Amino acid sequence: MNYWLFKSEPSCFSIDDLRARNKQISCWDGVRNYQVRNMLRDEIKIGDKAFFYHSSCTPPGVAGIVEVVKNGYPDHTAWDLQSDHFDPGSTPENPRWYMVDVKLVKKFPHFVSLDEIRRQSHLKKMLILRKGNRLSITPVTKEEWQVITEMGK
DNA sequence: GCCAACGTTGGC
DNA sequence: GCCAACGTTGGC
Repeated sequence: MNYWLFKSEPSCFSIDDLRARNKQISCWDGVRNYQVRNMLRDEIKIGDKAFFYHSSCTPPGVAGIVEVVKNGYPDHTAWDLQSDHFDPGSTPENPRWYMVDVKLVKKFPHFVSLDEIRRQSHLKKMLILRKGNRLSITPVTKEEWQVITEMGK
C-alpha cells in the first residue's frame, strides 16, 4: 500500500465538496500532465491513501485523508466539450488521460498548513516543498505520512 | 532534435 | 497581481 499527496484548489474542489458527495466518493479528474497521468494509470491502486492538499489558497496545506477506491480508468471529461479539461486529442477509443476514484477517510481536526510542514524537520524532503515542483500528485513516504497524520490530530 | 515563445502552477 | 520554475508547442 502506497501513500500520496493529491493537490486541489479548494475554489475548484475542496475537501468539503468531497464530504458533500454521495458516499463521500468522487472521481479525481482533470489531471493533464503526463507524469501524473502515468501515476494514475499505473501506480495508484485501490487501498492506497492520500493527503487531500489545498493549493492556491490561504493558507495552503493538508486538509485531510482520502482512500483510493477505484483504480485508474479513462478521464471522460477529456472528451466532454463542456468541460474545462476538454482535450480533442483524447477519445473513448484512445484515451489520453486517466483518473481514479477517492473516498473521504477524514477531514483533519487540525488543518496542517504548508508553513507547519516547512517547519517540521522530518518533512524537509517532501516534494511539495521543492521549488518549482509542478506535479499535482506526489508520492509520500511512510514516515511523512505518520508525521503529518499526527500533526492533523 | 533544438530552442524560443508561450502557458500553467502555485506560493507569496 | 507578481513572478519563478517548469511543461508544452511548433518552426526550423
